[in-house]
Amino acid sequence: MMVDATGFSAEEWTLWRAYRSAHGQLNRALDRQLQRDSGISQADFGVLAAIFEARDGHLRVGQLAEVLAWEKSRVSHQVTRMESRGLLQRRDCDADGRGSWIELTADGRRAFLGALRGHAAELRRLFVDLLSPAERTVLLDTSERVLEELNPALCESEKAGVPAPIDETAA
Amino acid sequence: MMVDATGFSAEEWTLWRAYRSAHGQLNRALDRQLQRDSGISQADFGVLAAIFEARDGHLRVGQLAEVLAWEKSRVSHQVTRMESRGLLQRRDCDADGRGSWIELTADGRRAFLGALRGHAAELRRLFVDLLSPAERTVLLDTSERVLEELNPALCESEKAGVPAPIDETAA
DNA sequence: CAAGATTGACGTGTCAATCTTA
DNA sequence: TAAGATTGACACGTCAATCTTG
Repeated sequence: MMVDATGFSAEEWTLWRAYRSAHGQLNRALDRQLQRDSGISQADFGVLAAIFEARDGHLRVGQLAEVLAWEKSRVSHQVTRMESRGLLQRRDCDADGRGSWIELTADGRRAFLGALRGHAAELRRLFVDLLSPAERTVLLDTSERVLEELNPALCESEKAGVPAPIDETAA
Repeated sequence: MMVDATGFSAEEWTLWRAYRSAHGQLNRALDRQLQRDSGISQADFGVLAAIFEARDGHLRVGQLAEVLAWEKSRVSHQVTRMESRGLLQRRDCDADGRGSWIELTADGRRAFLGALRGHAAELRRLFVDLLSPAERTVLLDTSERVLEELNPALCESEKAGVPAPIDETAA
């Protein structure tokens, strides 16, 4: 096996390039599908889904950041953009004067439900359906291992509650 | 197995979320390391590496786009930014008056070689070393399958030439 | 002061339109 | 007209600084 000055073999570089490229192109394809069919991005979809699934119909910025594994400032910018498009609205938080609740507007709920089927189908076509059960297990295991290495504390706490599947009838 | 209105099981959503999250956080960690230690981004690194490995020391915008699997306009913006920082320079292309060659400056070459070891080490620590040989095979296979599904034509042609490992002594 | 959240500046990525040369 | 490439507008994401309330 050839080894260069970095200690990486050709196979290892190839693996990294393929992994990166696949994820990048998959994301682009999914964004195009969502934008074309529903006028929203994957970022929008993730936020809409998180709030849709929230028990009380609203989330704090910090909660959203935790659920999505985003920085708070990223959430704030995203919410501002979505609010300006009428998908969300901020509302004063009763218990804590520092924060606000983010909740869906009627348009936001419609956008999410309208996008759900098409997005899931595309995700199936371009990713899930291409994997065998054994491969899915490997992808899940390795993903969790990477996350664990990046942030040990966070992953421990996540083991507790796995989010329930989306129930469209809850609309 | 529970199935919701999208036809996805909880396991499938979890897989997708973990896969996305792992890749996203891994990218952020690698960007932070590169920025901190060498003042460049992963995008910069990819461009520098591609030109460094080029046989004649320069590439056309279109070639760069093909190697990196980027859109041409993305390459153009990136090259403009890197040129303004003194890492690259555009030069008139002899054979074709429409295009230009992109080549490294001395600073660009230095930046690439200076970043190489640290970046590879971080990539090893956060990704490659976490995977068993069998898992690496699965990740490579599935990545290539996804790419194939997204763009059948492109992948056929890529089977021909796998890039050689980086030889630092070529500096 | 700590924590929740927002803001501004800047780098990044996409799309559509445009410019120039083959 | 096609192809190679650039540009401008805009969405996205990060970091550091800031504002407000606990």
